[in-house]
Amino acid sequence: MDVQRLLIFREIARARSIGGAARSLGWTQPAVSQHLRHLERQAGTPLVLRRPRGVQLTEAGQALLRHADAIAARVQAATEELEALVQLRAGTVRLAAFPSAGATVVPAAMSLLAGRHPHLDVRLREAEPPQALDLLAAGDVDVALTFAHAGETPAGTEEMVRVPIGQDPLRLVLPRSHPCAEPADVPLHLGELAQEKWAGGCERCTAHLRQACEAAGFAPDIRHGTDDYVLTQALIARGLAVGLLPQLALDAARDPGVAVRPAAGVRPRVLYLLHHREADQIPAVRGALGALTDIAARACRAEHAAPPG
Amino acid sequence: MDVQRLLIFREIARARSIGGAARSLGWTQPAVSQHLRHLERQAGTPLVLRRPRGVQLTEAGQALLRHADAIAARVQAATEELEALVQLRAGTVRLAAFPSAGATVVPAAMSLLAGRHPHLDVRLREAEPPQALDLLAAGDVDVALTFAHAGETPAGTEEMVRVPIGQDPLRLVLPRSHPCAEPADVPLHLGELAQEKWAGGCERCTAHLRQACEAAGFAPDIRHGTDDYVLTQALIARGLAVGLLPQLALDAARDPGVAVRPAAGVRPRVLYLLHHREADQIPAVRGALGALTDIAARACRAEHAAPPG
DNA sequence: CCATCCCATAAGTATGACTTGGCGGTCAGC
DNA sequence: GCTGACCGCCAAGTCATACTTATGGGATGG
Repeated sequence: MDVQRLLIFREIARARSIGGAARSLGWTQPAVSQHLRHLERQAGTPLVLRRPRGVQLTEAGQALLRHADAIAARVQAATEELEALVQLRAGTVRLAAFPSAGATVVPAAMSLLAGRHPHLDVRLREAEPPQALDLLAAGDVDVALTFAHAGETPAGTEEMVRVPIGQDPLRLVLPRSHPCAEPADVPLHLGELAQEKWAGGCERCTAHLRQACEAAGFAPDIRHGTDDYVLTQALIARGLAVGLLPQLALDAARDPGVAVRPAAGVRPRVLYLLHHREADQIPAVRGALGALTDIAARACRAEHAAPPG
Repeated sequence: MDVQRLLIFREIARARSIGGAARSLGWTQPAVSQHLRHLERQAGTPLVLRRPRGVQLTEAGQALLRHADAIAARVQAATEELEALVQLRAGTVRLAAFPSAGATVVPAAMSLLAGRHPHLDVRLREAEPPQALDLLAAGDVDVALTFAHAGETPAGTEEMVRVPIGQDPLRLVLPRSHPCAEPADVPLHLGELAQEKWAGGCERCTAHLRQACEAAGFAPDIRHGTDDYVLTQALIARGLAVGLLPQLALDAARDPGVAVRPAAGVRPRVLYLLHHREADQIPAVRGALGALTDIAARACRAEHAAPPG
């Protein structure tokens, strides 16, 4: 059964005449007449009686009209629902972010997004980059915020789009009482901490630390390993270690007992947004990507503005 | 929104791939691909993500699928309902019949029809031919069983089809004790009852009676007028009048106190089925017409068989 | 690394959808 | 009783569009 014709039939029933329906539809009378004929042939029974002043529905026509009305209502509902999704008056976007971003950039972006589109349902899931990638591949999230240390080949299949949105410099974190704790603005070479005990971060961060130290000519004595940046700072504050932490982790939570200095010669890690190649055409995803890049750009400007200020 | 494409999209969702949907539909892959493209363009958002192993529905796609499922269900229901109407497993047919037929031919036809199509809803409304015509014109009944006396121009607009289905001879009805009551099989001339008091039937029947008597050379003394053939016979049985009644009225109810003789020179009235020109294409109507003509034919055969028997 | 399985694109064809033009029938009003 | 208005059907022509064929690119898996 041709559903399009059903809606034409509905117009015939409304106008109570074939010519009237044609006028409503902006067609000529024979066009509508032919549609009706096809419909009746398929139905196997007349749907209307042709009478001098127009048409009158038969029992079958009345039955069909009820269904046509229901179908038209559904089509209308579908149109409205899609419209809402396109205009971001509805919809969901699911984000995955690594912990330190989840505590800083992402909430800011979500807040911005909520202001722009109050009815958008934004959901955050914390995940380290490898797991975030899995979530993305499985379709469990729409956008993943990940990072890659300098020198690492950024993960992600060819299926995905990788959008760099900013850099996150790494800082050397020491106990306040440490001889190298000052001056805070002057970069410190890793090598000066060659004899210290170290605290590493997540697996990839620890690997990166090892690699950076190697480049500086020593093998670090890594005693602790945790991706909890609060715990890491607590260890450092008590003089149990030193560490190399990303600025974002320090922004998220700063232990008053630690001192921070730029790490000379250590290139910042790069933040990436990952999504399916076509996903940025989805309104909700596009909105989320926009908010995230806006927040990242804002942070970037602040960073650039900071040194002069 | 093109509804047909919605059902194609439904197939894509079911197959979880465009090519798979194409195979299900017996088409080539680009055909389905193009439909999806059009649908997405109209929707203003991607409905699926193209992934290496097939496609994955976006939020908008999932929403649309729900509506598409509902629409498909409605289409299915409509198809089934029409099918039932065509096969006479459902449906209604509304009849109008004049009283004496309503008590004889029509019940027989309805019984026959009920045997053939037990689920058909047949409704009878009693109406004299003029009113039956109005009902038919107003669309309140589908078939009208009417009659025309010989010489009358059968009523009905050009819009209608008139199907003669049989004749109903008129009989002279007398009190049993009347000198002319015998012999029952021999036709009696109206003129022999010129001096009697008469009982007329309905308006048109009374007019016909007057006309028939005029043709026989006298003006009848019509004392009573009722379309109730039971009442008329009661009057006659008590010797209060004589009458000219159609055979059908006598078949419907025969007062034991009356005698009946063929009326010489009075041509029978003709029974007609009336319906809209296209109405006989409607299965329920076609069924009813069939049953009515079958019964009429059967009655006709019985009549022809009677004289020899 | 090649074979396979997805899908997209481009161009060609053919079905069928809508228009034009013409006709018959019914009804209302002069 | 005839004429004009309305409503519908039919036939033929044109054009849109819905498919096909052919081709190519990206991802996956032996």
